[in-house]
Amino acid sequence: METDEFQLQQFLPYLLNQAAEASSLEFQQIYKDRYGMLRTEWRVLFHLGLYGRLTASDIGQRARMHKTKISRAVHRLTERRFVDRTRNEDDRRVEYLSLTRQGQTAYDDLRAVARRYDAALMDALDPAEAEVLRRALLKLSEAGPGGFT
Amino acid sequence: METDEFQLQQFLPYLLNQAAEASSLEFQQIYKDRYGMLRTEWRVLFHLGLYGRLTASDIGQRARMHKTKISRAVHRLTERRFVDRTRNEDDRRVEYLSLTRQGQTAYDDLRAVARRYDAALMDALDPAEAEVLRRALLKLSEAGPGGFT
DNA sequence: CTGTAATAGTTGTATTTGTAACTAACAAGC
DNA sequence: GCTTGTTAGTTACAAATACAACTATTACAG
Repeated sequence: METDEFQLQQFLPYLLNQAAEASSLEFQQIYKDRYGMLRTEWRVLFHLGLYGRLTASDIGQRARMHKTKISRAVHRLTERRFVDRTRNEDDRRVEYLSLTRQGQTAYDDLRAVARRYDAALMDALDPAEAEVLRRALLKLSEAGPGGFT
Repeated sequence: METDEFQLQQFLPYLLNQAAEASSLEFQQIYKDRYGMLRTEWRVLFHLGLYGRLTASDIGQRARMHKTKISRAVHRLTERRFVDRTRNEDDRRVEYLSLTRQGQTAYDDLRAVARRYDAALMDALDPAEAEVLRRALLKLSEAGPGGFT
């Protein structure tokens, strides 16, 4: 039997995108409804919640997010008083970002939702499977296939 | 030891998005460079290549893509002579879509690239891991966690 | 038939994103 | 000091996306 046929459902980039989209949908709805946040803003919020004070570049590196995306996300988050910016007086190019009390509250709330959400997603998988999945996804996140472009 | 701390790299929607983005990047570059296609257009092309003649709605269902996205993708693909449209005379609302010779050639080329690309991605994983990964991703693609929103 | 609802697909407009160019501040060589 | 280069972050403009409203056609109830 020939398994030569190409299958879209077997093509990893496609599969990953489908799974990512499906699994993000309802969570996205929650942070949008509760706090009017976009995906980029949610990410910035979580990075600050998890790691404390960071600069925009720090977040860019950790989240692999372009600096313009971050700039705009931070702009909206400060506008809505979720984030504070303080300039570093030793190097006036950089700004430290941190959560306001309101930002912290939103983060605490959403982190709790995220935990439950993640658990619910994992329910579809058995534990061993889930473990392998995470490891594989981490590997794939690191870099592309190499040898391409 | 407490494992209560929330980890962004453990949160499935985040992880999936990171992996999806990283693993799509170079492939995206290829269909963009060679054929000037966007992601939506690539998807339509592949659906027609794989399943033959389909309507826009068919593609929408299979790819879980909104009809406006498809409408615009098809528009651009017909403009560039990758796709032909023929109206169904029995129900003049529907249009059948199929690949032109040029579309078929592009599909053949990109399918071959996709095979190699997928293989290269899989090289980062061992075979058992890869198998579990695909199964898990298929499950996750089906639906969200349920019980949310 | 005729009026109402449903379906296929398109178009308009507001948001969001990507890319490149920009400003401001620091660094380093001379 | 003064040029040249680099880094942090912002802004401008073009491209892409989402969402709602739209046209055209068919279905179906009475």
